[in-house]
Amino acid sequence: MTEVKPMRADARRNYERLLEEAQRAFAEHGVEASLEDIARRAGVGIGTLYRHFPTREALLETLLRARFDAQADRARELITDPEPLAALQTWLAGLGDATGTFRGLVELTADALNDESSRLYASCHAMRVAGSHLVERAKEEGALREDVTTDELLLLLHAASWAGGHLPGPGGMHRLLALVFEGLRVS
Amino acid sequence: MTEVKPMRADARRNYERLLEEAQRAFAEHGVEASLEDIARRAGVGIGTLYRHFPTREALLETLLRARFDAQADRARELITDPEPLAALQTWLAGLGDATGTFRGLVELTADALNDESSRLYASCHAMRVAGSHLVERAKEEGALREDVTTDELLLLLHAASWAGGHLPGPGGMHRLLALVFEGLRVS
DNA sequence: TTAATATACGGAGGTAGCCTCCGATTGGCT
DNA sequence: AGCCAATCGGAGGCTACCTCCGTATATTAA
Repeated sequence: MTEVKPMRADARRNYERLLEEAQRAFAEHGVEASLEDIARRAGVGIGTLYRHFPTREALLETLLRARFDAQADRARELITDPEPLAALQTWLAGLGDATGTFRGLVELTADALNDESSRLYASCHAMRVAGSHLVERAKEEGALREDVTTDELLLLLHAASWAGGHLPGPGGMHRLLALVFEGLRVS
Repeated sequence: MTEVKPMRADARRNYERLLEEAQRAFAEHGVEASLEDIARRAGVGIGTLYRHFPTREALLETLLRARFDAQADRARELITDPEPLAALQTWLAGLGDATGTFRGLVELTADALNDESSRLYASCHAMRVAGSHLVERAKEEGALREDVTTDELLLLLHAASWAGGHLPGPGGMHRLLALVFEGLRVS
């Protein structure tokens, strides 16, 4: 079924060099980093880059999949936390940190969450499911409004992360996320 | 002091044609719309566009200034509203609707709010001040947390607007803004 | 009306990035 | 060693950005 021919040695070498340089470039210039530049630095022709990664999204998805899986694991750990609402907040904060690593990443993932045809959508599906269990538990414990959905919370998190990226100092996302969880009103 | 020589007739004509087409193009393609396309549709050379508006931001700023002023007026009206917190929320919602008119606009204005050297920063300063009076009043009435700043609220609003733009249907921004104001917890 | 001149126009041209296509190259197998 | 499928590389066509400067024209003065 899942027959995967091993890559030719030169192909595998180039594939890995490309991923290394892509990581560097995205971290430095954001998700809009020049693909030609990545190929150049990897010592590879632009055609080779496009053969391995037909789209920019494909390249990003390869870099990000491991992180999504890690977030899914994290959610599974937190499901036993004694404080369901705090656990949810902690998990969202971790996710927010992850989406803040490349400039522009948060836009990309927010879109991916609503586009089933996206490669990223599939690749973060497990994480989503694990997260929704955290949400359900918080509701069952009566700690979270019943009418809020997992998708809304994920989007709120993305919004906080986005906003944090448009604030001068660091920690903006955490502050905003806390505000949303604590509420704006005087209690 | 403020001597402004009247524009030559052809210059004024082109200036106005450019603004019309820019409005069309930004509404249709978002703030990244092609400037060459705008010039083409205005029946004007690209050099003419750049002479009147040295940067994309200058063009946008000219289109947006009137809106900022309108939002400032709106804030001054709402300052007498009997419900200070609701008035604040209403005002923010109106602002959110305005930033949703062009794709990409919300990123631009959010950045402008933190960059004093930006033309947009200056052009929305009056609006900002008027808004901060709404915030102060809500705090004085004991309806809003003391430790939230106007800038944070503006950023939260921008975040809600941003997120609304990444949701399939309409009305996303209002729903998210309401969530933030009502709080996530069960009360 | 015409001439003079400041003002404004237009688009060629250099840069850069996207993506495709196909002739040249090379790894791996016999 | 020799073959061939797998892989490579980059030229080339496209679009967009922005600058520069020779050309055209609105305005003013004679």
